[in-house]
Amino acid sequence: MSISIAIVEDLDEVRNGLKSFLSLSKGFAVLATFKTAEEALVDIPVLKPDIVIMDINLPGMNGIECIRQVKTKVPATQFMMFTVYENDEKVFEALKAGASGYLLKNTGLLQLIEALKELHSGGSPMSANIARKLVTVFRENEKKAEPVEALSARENEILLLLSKGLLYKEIADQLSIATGTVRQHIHKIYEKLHVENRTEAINKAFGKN
Amino acid sequence: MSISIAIVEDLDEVRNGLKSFLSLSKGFAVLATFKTAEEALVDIPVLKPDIVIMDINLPGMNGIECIRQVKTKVPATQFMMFTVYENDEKVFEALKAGASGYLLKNTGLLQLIEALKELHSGGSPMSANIARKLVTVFRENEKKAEPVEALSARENEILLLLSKGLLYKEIADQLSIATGTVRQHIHKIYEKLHVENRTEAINKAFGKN
DNA sequence: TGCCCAATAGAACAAAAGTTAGTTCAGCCG
DNA sequence: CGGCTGAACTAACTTTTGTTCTATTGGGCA
Repeated sequence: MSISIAIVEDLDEVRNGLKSFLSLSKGFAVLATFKTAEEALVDIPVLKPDIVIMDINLPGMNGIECIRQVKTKVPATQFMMFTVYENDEKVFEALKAGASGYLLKNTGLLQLIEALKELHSGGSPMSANIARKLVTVFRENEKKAEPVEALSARENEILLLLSKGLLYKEIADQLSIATGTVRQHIHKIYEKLHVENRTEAINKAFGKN
Repeated sequence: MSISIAIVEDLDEVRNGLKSFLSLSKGFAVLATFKTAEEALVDIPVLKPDIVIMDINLPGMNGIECIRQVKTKVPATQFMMFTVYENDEKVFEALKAGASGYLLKNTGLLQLIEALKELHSGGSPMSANIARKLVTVFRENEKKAEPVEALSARENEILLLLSKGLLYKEIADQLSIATGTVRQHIHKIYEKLHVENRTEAINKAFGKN
């Protein structure tokens, strides 16, 4: 059973080249090729290919928007970005829209073949430069769950409970201290973080915005 | 100028195999190999290799902890995980600790060579299955910045201001409406989200836990 | 046209959050 | 040792939040 492919790419040369190459490759069948997102939008939901190879820069609607709209109709189809765009915004938008693989156009055809197989078996093949961007944002997001330096252990403990939306009374019960004590701790937390209420403290400590 | 490598791997067969292969490969120089994290901890800060190939499962200290400790001393050195572990926790811990590449041990040696070159030039080569995990958590984190379906436009607007820690009065001023109206909107927001206070609403709407 | 809903407003009240003040205790420093 | 500091604790008091009601306006829809 071969992997069925659709290609969305406006440049004749690239589109035809890909089609020829994949058609000759064992295990692949090119179901259709499209010059524009609008055409793809109509046919892909009917064809339901295993994989769509998608360019970003297209006349009219771009490839990312195309994925966003088509993905809901064919959730099983995997989207492989194949583009020259390497800037953060485009990359992240594409992944958010539903692309699972992301190769730059300088990728060799043999590597493309490998990547398509990996994509089809549930992986997310991507160029190393693209993966690095993901790693970077991942580290950014993660470091926001660590205890805050300036606060004492007790204060961090209370801040954590506070961030879950517990009442002073509930925090007090959980720690077996008086609610007055909780108040005091929280007051000191606000002081140290230079904020004036619960929400600001949580934003400051756990990073959002 | 060839890429200098250190290898940390307890299995003799794998360690020696890697060393032999890389030594023969053009453009690579193996500076040292280690059987344990403890040994690596001492020598890597001195050797400052371009790349460390790191196993996770080691006797004594594991490879992730080793990276965490060494990374601060040699920030320029890149760490390539090379392991059989594929479970989310290990993968994410490793990346957080400072690994930039992550290959599974079923990766071919030629692909390893390619990956090391990519790592050295600033990329994050990783097995497709590993990259998929990253894409998945990325999507999770991203979807938390979108307006909440069930709420009206006005309610979302107010929820956003609320999440910044503004007082009712400040929200009212900013929107040029009465504070009573703000109360009313917020009350309806809580109702729709099935929560009872500001913090719970924010957590529910913007995702954290 | 009549009905429903979102947005607006106000007011009274209860509950929770935030402020201020003060105690105890443990560790540090000269 | 005595004095100082910071963490943990408590309570009285003020401000903000959240609840409950009631009411008006304008838009969309059957």
